[in-house]
Amino acid sequence: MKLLINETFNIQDIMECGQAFRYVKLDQANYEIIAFGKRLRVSQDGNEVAFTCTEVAFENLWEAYFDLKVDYQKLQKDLVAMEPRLEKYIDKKPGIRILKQEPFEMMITFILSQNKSMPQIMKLVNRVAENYGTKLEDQWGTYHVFPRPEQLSLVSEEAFRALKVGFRAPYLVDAISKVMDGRVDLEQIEVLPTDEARTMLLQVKGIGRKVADCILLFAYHRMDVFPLDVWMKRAITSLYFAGDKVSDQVMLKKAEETFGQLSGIAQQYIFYGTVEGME
DNA sequence: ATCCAGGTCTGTT
DNA sequence: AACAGACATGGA
Repeated sequence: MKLLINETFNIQDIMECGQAFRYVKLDQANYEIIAFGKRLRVSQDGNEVAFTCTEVAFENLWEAYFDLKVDYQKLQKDLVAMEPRLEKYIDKKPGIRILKQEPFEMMITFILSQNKSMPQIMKLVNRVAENYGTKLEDQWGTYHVFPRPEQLSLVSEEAFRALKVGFRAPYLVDAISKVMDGRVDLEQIEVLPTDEARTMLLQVKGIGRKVADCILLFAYHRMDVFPLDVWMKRAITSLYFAGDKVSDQVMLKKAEETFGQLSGIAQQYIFYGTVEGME
């Protein structure tokens, strides 16, 4: 199906701004995405975006996945009012949207992300999916969906190490076990206040504040979180503390004061506009 | 070869 | 509460 949309949708920027890991770039305006057990192709020609799915599937799934109910023009305007210096980042990449991705996949993905570069994260995530995810077939051939918790619960720490996840192997095992027995309830997190949801995620060995906030932002669409990675630390200290070193707590407080309920998307505009090699 | 990567854990001060 | 190393692996 096709859709007409404004400049707040750019498929290249949406996919490549650092939130998605299971996609294939076919060309600059044509992406293949695996999510929610399906494979979708999206091609964009200016304001016209074509999705290889039915209207029903679009309304049931992809509309929410691409966050199309949210008015990003208003959101951008509100952000600039909060912090005028954000305008240059927004103008650079106005087509970013925060995807609503699967919680379990985001949890595993961001555990794997620590101390890895973007291309390496993608390799690890795809390796996990190709080894343990259900194999399906569609018009373009076979593909692997991201494995469910039950599927990964059968994987040993040694088997994860064989996939070259390194020291993250025991972290994965701990996370999967806690999801399986409900100590981390991914459905309940959906309805918990952000701080309680974060506390639940932090029970997992290998999930710290930054990874927890990435899960909350990219799976649960919690716009009030601000994943504080090395890039954000540089940006915040530069913008607000004249480059001086301050504690994480102080940086997070400043981000919260400045961006409030729009912290998550603010973070993403800054991230994509700041990270080297992400043009 | 050495350093670093969308961090976190485990000690020490 | 703040700081240092360790941690696996691969790419520059």
